[in-house]
Amino acid sequence: MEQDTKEKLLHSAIHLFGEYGFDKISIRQIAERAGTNSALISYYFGSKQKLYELVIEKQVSALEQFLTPQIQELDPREVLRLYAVTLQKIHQENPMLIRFLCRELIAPSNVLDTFIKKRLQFVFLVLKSALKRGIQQGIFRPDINIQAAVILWAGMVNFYYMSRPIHTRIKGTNENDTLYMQQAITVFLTGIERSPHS
Amino acid sequence: MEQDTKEKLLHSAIHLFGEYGFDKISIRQIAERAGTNSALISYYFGSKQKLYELVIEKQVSALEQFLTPQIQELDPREVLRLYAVTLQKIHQENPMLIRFLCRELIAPSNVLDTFIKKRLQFVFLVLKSALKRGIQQGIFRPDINIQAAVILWAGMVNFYYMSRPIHTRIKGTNENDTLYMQQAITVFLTGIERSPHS
DNA sequence: GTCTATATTGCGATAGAC
DNA sequence: GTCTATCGCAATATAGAC
Repeated sequence: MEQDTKEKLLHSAIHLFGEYGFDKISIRQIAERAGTNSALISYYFGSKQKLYELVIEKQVSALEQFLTPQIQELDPREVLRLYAVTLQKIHQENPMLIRFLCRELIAPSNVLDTFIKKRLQFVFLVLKSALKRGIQQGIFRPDINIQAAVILWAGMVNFYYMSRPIHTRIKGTNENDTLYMQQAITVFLTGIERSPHS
Repeated sequence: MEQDTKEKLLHSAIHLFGEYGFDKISIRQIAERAGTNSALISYYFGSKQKLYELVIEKQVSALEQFLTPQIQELDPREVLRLYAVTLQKIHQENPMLIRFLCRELIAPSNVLDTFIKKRLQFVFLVLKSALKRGIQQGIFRPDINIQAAVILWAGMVNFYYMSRPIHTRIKGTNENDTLYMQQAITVFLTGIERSPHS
């Protein structure tokens, strides 16, 4: 029951920071949920701020699952599909992640500038290069704007998870997620593919 | 210079709450930016919380521009197009709105439950009914899930504005916005339309 | 490693002068 | 209508006992 306390504090922080944000949560609340006291947050993590930065880092690093080694060589359609299904899996395993991402998106903190940006930018680049290849190979329409299309795709995939807290939180999860992601893939691919008759 | 002070406080609050959120901003900061002192916030608005609620109400009410009287009778494609171009105009006129919406989306406050939800729900319903009519009229593919398609469309349109703070804030505005919205309309409509060959 | 107690700071709200 | 001064509270961080 020694190192275990640190882990409990971390998980309590993920839950509470995720649900309510950094400012609404006190170190006492985090400690209470972890079944200990607030002094241990300074002891283990240095400060409330440092704990938050660690939480962000842990959460956002989950996004790297998408960046498999061979991703740059896959069929462009497969890259887009992979983005959707991987994010479905990531958000399922890390239900608080979308909230952290959303907060950092609208009010980038210093934490973001240091390392989140790099991670997001790389994901962004991989999607861009997939679209570029798709156009070159004649799979996608040549008149689409690549930059805009990437944001379009990211929006389709991520907005669903953003809007979930506003829906009833009781609703069953996986089936809806899968249906939504499948439809996103169908609609987006149909929308950007070079149509067979032209 | 009397009623003017109240207005200055309100605009200061919109800017600061929008940029940094409710908790990160003190009434002293709002007063300072308005060139007055914090006691006037209680005097004019009752409390910091009440001021925030007023700001939210003012900001979110801008969304009603979309709900023109004849919207339910327009061509379904036109309704979707109108949603995109109206939101472009709204976000241009209210650059902080997307931040308030985003925060309320991931952490719905009591303010939201009272009246935001109703407004958002109505917009949601209008889009749903447009898609339903589109399918009935044979314009859209019959196999799309309406609920999912609405979120898809809202995501495409709104995510762009959400991701703007992370891009350089210097970038020129209007041209990119228009290009993005046009492409969103093209891709989504192509994606959900019943293709001429089947 | 974990606790209690506390020093210190900054907040929102208000009383009261003008 | 606007200001200064201040009360009361809750927060983080830390000192020190065990």
